[in-house]
Order: sequence, then C-alpha cells, then structure tokens
Amino acid sequence: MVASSANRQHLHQQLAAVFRERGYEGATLAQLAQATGLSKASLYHHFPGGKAEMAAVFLRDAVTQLQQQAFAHLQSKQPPAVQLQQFIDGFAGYVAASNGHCLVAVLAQGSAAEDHGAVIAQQYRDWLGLLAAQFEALGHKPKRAQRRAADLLASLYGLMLTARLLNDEEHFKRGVKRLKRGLHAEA
Amino acid sequence: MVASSANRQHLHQQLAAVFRERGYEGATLAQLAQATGLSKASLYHHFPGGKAEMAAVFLRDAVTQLQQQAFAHLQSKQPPAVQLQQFIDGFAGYVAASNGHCLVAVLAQGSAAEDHGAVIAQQYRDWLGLLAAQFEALGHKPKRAQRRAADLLASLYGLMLTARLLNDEEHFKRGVKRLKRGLHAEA
DNA sequence: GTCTATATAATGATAGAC
DNA sequence: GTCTATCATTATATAGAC
Repeated sequence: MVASSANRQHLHQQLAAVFRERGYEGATLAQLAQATGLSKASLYHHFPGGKAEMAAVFLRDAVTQLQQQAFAHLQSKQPPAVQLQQFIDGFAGYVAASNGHCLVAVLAQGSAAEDHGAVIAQQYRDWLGLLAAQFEALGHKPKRAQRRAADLLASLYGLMLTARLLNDEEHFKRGVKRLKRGLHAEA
Repeated sequence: MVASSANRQHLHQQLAAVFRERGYEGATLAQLAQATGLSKASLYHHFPGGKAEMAAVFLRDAVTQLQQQAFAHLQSKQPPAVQLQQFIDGFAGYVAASNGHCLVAVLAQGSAAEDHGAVIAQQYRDWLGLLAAQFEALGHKPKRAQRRAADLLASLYGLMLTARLLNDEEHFKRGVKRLKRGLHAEA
C-alpha cells in the first residue's frame, strides 16, 4: 500500500525528531507517544523492541537519507567540483530538515554509543573515503585528499554544533555558504 | 582549607565526567554516586538541588576552565599569531582533559538546553568576539575576522564531534595540528 | 559528611479488550 | 491497530541515625 508506507514514513519522522532533539535517554516513551498522538502501547505494536528498536531503525533511516541526499552525489557523473557542491547542499538539506541535528551524531553519544558506535564509525569511515576520492579527482594526493575530506566533514558537523550553541540556525547556513565558496574558489 | 578545596574539585571532576559522557538525562544519580564512591544521599548533601544544581555548577566550572585554559590567551600581551596558537592548544587541552567532550556543548542539547541555552549562547558570542578581535589584529577586516572566528571554533568543535563518530581521539589531535599549521602559514 | 532506609514519581514495558 | 489499565523497575529525592 502506498498510503500505509507513507504513514509509516510519517510515523518514523515524528519519532526520529524526538530522538534528535532530546537524545536517546532524553526521549521518553511519554514524549514519543505525545509526538505521534498514539498511546505507548501502540508504539510497542509498531516497535516491539521498544526504544532500542526505534533507535536502531531510525539510525538506519538517517544513514539512508544522508547517503541518498548527500553522499550519493559523490558517485554521480558530474565533475568533482560539482559533486562536492551538490554533496554540501545535500548535507545541509538533511540538517535543515532535521532541525539542525544529525541523528547519527546524536546516537554516537551516551549509552546509545555502546549499541551503535561500531556501526557509526564504520559508516563514517566509508563516507570519509567517498569524500576523499573526490578530492583526489580534484587533483590532490591521497594523503592530502583524506585530510581535506576530514576537515570538510568536521566543518559541516562543527557548524551544526556551534549553530546550536548560538541557538541560531542561520549560523549554520552562513558557514555552509562559505564552505561552498571556498571550494569553488580553489577548483 | 586547601585539602577540602582540592577534595571538592576532585568531586566536581568525577561528577562532571559522568555528565559529559552520558549527557544530562543519561547521567543518573546511581551512576553519579558510583563514580564518586559516595551514596546518593551524600550527593544531595553537596548539591541540595540535585542534578539540576550539579549541571549548573559544572557548566560554570567548564566555562571557567575554557576561559582560563583557552580564551584567556587571546587577551595576553603576545602577538596575535602566538595568541591564536596558544588558544588552540588550550582548547585542545581542555577537550583532551575532558575525554573528547565539552560540557558546554553537552548541556546545549536536550532538556538541559531549556535551562542553560541562553547563558551558553551569550558566552559563546563573547568568545566569538574575543577570537574575532585577534583575527582583526592579524590584519583582517571586521566582517572577515568574524567569519574566521566562527570557522575556527566550528572546526574545533567539529573535529571533536567527528572524532567521536570515528571513536578515534587521534582524529581530533591530527585536525588540531592542521588548524595550527594553517594559521601559522598565513600569519 | 556519610550512611541505610524509604517515599514518591516517572519510566519502560505488557495484558487484554475492542 | 489502537486503546485503558496495569506491572515491574528505575529515577529523583528525603528522613533520620551515626
């Protein structure tokens, strides 16, 4: 069913938002239920494994979204410079749609890290590799390409975090513009 | 008493570490008690306000530490380039001593943000100003100096965050070295 | 200052009706 | 699929002895 799949997506989005904003421990079943309009018991119908299952599912969702919205651009047929611009836009789009948060980063903290830290680290390593490959295609040597990849992702995540410190989402957007301009200038 | 002040500091450090690693909601009184070897009741002797008071106190502690270890260097008599290098070292030192976390950033998330978000935002703005002043002293125009300040702090916080994603504290240290070299090269 | 014991509330989770 | 009602556990917090 198209309708039920859309409803499921909507449910996931509502629940994932709570995890993003409150963190894994901060997201209580009462809040999760309220965010969806469902009862706690209904949530257990959809996720028999409770909070742990939800977090695992939404982490996969988030990884898929980032992959499709951002990192997939690094494997297109566009020129490397264009790919990098599209990647940055896609990453910024994910963050904007996630209210200035990244669920992958959220679940790398606290007790959730014990469950998901290894998966996250491996995924992040893969993404770093994709990004480094583009910097190589741009003419950098492997070592330097790796550093550029690490610094670009650190800048993106850092802008996200510092925007929250400032409680100013424009801070993130302005920083992203600068990152794009910086890359454009050198390419 | 010197001894009691040292004990108090030690107690604060033990407790603050739990908040940094587990987050505000994730830090339970059982964990806090276990980390100190004290009973829960004893913790309420030291902090009658419970977790809320602890978080408030440790946030002030963290701000003071960052101020003294990192940002104070920006107000010394050294040349701007030296001040910036010392600032970065000081910031990295705080993060290293805090096990790859920054309590200020931790308390800007989840329900703790409701209590401390305004204070954190103001403090962060002040720090941005201190940093921008040094980039001005380095010869940049005000607007550009502000951007450089924002990007430097974003890079530092981003390296901290991505190091956790990778579960690799060396990732942070390597990135900090690059930041220092980048500043040195242009100065 | 520290403890044991306990009160009280919230949390994650389940049973079973509809 | 959704609900109300409930359970068991854990959480924050307090009382009062030492």
